[in-house]
Amino acid sequence: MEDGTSEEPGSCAVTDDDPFQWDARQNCEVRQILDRIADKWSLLVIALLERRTMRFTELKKEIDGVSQRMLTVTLRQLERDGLVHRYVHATVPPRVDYSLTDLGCTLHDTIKPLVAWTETYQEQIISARAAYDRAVATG
Amino acid sequence: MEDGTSEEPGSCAVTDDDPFQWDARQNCEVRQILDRIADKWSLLVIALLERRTMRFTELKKEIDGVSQRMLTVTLRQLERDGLVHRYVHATVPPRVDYSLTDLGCTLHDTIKPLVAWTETYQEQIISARAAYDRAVATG
DNA sequence: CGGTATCCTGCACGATACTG
DNA sequence: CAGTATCGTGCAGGATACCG
Repeated sequence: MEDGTSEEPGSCAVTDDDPFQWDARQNCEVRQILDRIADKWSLLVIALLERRTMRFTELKKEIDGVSQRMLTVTLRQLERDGLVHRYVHATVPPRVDYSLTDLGCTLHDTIKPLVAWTETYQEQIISARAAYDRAVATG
Repeated sequence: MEDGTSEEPGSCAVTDDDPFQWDARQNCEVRQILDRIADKWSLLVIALLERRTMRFTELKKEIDGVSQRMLTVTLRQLERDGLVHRYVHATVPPRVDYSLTDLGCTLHDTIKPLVAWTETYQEQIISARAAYDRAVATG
């Protein structure tokens, strides 16, 4: 496995007088977890699994563009973090079902507003970009 | 500038009968925006600027670990997306102030619960990882 | 079917040097 | 001070091949 799994026990004690002290530290647990959430595929997997249990191949087909390798890696990370449950049926050919854990569900609920925000303001962002690009082009 | 600025007008029309149709598409605006949010430094910059206007050097000092280049790139992206405002004082030596736009503020408000979630469940995630690693080691 | 193991490549990013 | 421009490189991640 290539994944360095760099862990360094949380060097982030968070002096709690400031709720955003987290931002300045590296190897902060919060940052590690946000990185997972930030991951290109994780969100998609979580969103899909929130609806129903899915098999590996179903996920792969649904998340068009993901390589088999990256889907595997993503699912392993999510499983390791306790966000996704993996059930291997003892059949042949093998069948593996993935589903969200309770923790994964709470995360999904937390993410929903973020997706909603994005949908609400995407037009605004697009026009902001256009305006910026125009300004730059003009000089 | 190295940044490809790959734009492709939103090939994501989002058939709205399914709020999570967004997940399957690439070059979806939602995904592009999430990628920005997901960015390693963007969140930190937004969190810092939500508190007060800051100068370039202040940000650089505060976000320990960021290179000058990456801070510049990050700020430019955020400015282009209309999340951050950049004000250049006509003085010498130059002085540049960064602050959140209204849009940036709404984004920060939306992100807060996510950070809170992370802080709430980080212990649970850490122990989930430990359990997973133990299981793997055991075989 | 649901993975691993291996190789290879692009580009994200750091380091460094220069500038208005 | 607040950037740009240029070069070098590590590693994330795709492509491919093989396996229980």
